[in-house]
Amino acid sequence: MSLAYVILGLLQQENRSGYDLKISCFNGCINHLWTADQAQIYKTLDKLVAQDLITCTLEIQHDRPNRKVYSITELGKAELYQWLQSHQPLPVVREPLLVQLHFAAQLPDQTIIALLEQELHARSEKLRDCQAIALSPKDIMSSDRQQKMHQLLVDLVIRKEQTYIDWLKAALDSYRKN
Amino acid sequence: MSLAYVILGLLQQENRSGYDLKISCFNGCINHLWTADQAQIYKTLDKLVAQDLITCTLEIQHDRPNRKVYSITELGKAELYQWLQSHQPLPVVREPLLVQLHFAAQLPDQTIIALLEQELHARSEKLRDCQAIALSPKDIMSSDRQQKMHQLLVDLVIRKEQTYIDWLKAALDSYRKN
DNA sequence: GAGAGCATGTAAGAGGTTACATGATTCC
DNA sequence: GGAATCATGTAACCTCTTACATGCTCTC
Repeated sequence: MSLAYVILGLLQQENRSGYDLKISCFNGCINHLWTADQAQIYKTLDKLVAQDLITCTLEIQHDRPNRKVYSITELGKAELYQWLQSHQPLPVVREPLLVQLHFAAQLPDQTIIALLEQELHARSEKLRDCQAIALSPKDIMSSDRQQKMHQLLVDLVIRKEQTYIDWLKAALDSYRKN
Repeated sequence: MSLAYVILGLLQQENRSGYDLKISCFNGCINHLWTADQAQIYKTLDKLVAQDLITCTLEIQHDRPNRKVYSITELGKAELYQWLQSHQPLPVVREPLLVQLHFAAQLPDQTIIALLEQELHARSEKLRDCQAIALSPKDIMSSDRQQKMHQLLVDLVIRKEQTYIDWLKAALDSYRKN
């Protein structure tokens, strides 16, 4: 379960509450690497506490609801560093569009073209989002190494979208010629 | 749930049992589009019967276990064709490697290089598998349209792997230079 | 007064994986 | 005798999503 390691990684940077994780991490940059919703974050935090990988401190607040602030333990750090160096199996990718195209092969060209066009539109939007991230101002707090890695990761995501878009355009061309 | 539609698509080609689906479909070409294990196939078949999208006929065999052969209903076909034309949201991709790299940024170069090399190895193997499929003999039974689509889909998968590999090599270069 | 922000959580369900169970036949 | 093939299924579990519930404060 990689989400557990994402959370360990985030807590190793800084102590945080479940709410912090959701709002300041999983709504930001990390969300492009690993999406997680609130329900699952809270559940995973409980699990990590049970495994002694993190600890929880209740922070009493008077004008706001109390917070449960989590910090990583030595055991948690060891677990994290070990995972960071272990080779993970290639993720399984399931793309509804490819299934649709496979079975739509015998349907009229117009159907196939419509599917491809819709996908092209969605992917183009996503590419614009990624390019916006690439150009967004850099976090002054982060190290050179961190910034270099960030650039590298954004570059991959952009390359992937660009490849998909190129393919969609080529596919559209070949169906429009008929 | 796209698996239901994959099964509808396969049953629309030909009547099949759960076992047929697992062995002759989800171990073959379809597996590259949508993996599914046996337990889930049986569960989904039950669900589709309950929804009147497919029907089941028991085929008595004497030297072998009986088979439950499923066929698609008119309702099922209607449901399938509608789905085939509907735009599906972009799938969420979660890549452990990218999370690892993100948090490994402050670790020694050697760690990062090792991760990239392992991934490069795995991706290169996958690319070879895909290229083998592209070159494998064509199914004489399938139509020209079907073959064209097949080529297009294989082409996408190859392009995606190639993009990933190019990126891995560039990333490796930039870390090895230090 | 309405809505947004802060902060926690539960419940229910969809989708997917792993492992186990059964029992006949065929092949080495 | 042991393994593979045929053919069905169940049980337990993991991951993730959606929706709901609570209750206080601050701003418009």
